[in-house]
Amino acid sequence: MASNGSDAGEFSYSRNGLLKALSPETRASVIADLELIDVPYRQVLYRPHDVAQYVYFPLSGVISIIAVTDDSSGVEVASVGREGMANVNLFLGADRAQCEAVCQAPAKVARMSGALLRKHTQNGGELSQLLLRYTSAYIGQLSQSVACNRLHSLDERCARWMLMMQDRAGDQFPITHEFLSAMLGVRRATVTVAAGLLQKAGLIRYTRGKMTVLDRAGLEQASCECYRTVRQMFDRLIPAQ
Amino acid sequence: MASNGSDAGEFSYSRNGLLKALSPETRASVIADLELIDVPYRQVLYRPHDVAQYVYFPLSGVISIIAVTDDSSGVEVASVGREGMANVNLFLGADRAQCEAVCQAPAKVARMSGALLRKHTQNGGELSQLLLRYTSAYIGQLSQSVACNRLHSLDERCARWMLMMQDRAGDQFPITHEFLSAMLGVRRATVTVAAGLLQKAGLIRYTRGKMTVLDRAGLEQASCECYRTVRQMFDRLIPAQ
DNA sequence: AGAGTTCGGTACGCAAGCGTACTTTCAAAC
DNA sequence: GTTTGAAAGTACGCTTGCGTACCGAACTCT
Repeated sequence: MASNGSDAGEFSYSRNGLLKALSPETRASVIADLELIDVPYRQVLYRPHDVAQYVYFPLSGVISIIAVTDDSSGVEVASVGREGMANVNLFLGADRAQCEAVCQAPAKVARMSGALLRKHTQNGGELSQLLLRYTSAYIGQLSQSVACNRLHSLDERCARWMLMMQDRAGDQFPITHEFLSAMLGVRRATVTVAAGLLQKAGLIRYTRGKMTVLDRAGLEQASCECYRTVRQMFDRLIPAQ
Repeated sequence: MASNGSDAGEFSYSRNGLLKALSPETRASVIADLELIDVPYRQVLYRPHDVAQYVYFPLSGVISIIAVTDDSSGVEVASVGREGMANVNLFLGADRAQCEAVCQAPAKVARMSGALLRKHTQNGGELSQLLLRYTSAYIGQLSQSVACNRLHSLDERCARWMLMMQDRAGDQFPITHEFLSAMLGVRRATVTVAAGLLQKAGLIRYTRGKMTVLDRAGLEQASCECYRTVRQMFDRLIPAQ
């Protein structure tokens, strides 16, 4: 609706849904302590057991949060885009990262150190309230993923993944079958079959790591309920952007 | 180690790890606003979309947190015992429950209403810090479960489940194959096979809904890494009880 | 004591996805 | 222009778990 050309000068931190939801005063104070960085495709922001240093507010692009198991396979447990923040655990007072965070689509990200974040959130306050609510939504996303990974077919989960990426990265984004298989926790060859079906159905198109979403409505049909469920929960908890 | 006979008079709220971790002053103030209830096996504390009313600190017993899908099947996403608190989302400011909470082993539970909880946690403070750290551990548990449900065999997950129950409910607890299958997100008949193997191996014994753990070390062998991983994370985040 | 219900064991054909491996196709590097 | 490597397609036998179904044993209620 309304254009936000007005804040183009200060680099539009408000493209991040959380920063946007703040009152102008709080936002200004928070923005003053943010640092803007470019994160290229596949860059790792942090790994399990790393000392937690920053929280990350994406202005564009996508960060995947991945649980890594002993045998070094892993599964995406959540993804974070403009709507959210990565490294929730730092906000919650943990000193170490539990998961791995990887850039899934080239991103502009505003980051804040733990020390500065504490300055803004100790004694409660607006930012604190907001991040607590985001944490609640993040927990919802995780809970849904537990059920999804157990109950839903790869075809459905694959469609869901495409929708989540499209929401955050647009109609086109980089992803190879190999990488996607690591996100979904299945073999590369299994992804090839599932993605092949979606392509045959005309819902997506891909070549050599370039994915294009063609038919969003079709994907929503093909996806499990989890996409809608999580989406609605976010819309309720982090209101109107 | 130390007996806590000293507070037997006030009903030993300190059996809950979170309450115990508080300073004596804060604890006294918190306890004053707690209400003690008995929760029988299989009682539902709350369902998805219910208005969130209470947080629950178990003094004994186990509460299972279950994600329910549209087709009304569900999967346990986490469990809460003496070490924790159920309904984290209320603390985080959400007004509705996302998951279902069911009593898995008869429990004594101290509950606190959302309004009173806010009184104790607004403007930060000791309880707030502690619950934030617990939230972090809870998120770790969820993340691990996402990976576990995707990557590990039923046999491993079944052993893990027994260990988690034993930690919280002791060597003996009620559980039918039917109910267990709902927790693990598989068929009842599949559970019968997996549990049968564990019994044949002498690790557990069961009849008609009464489960007994016989060989803890053996179960740890049979379980996936997830048990140990989650356990260690809790011990680090909610220190020494 | 008898009837009904719950719990657990078992079976059989089927589908999804795994492990492994071979092949083709395309793009970038030299 | 050729070489090299990455991406994607395909195949085959195998394992896990599903859907459905039937059965006996044990407990409960009357």
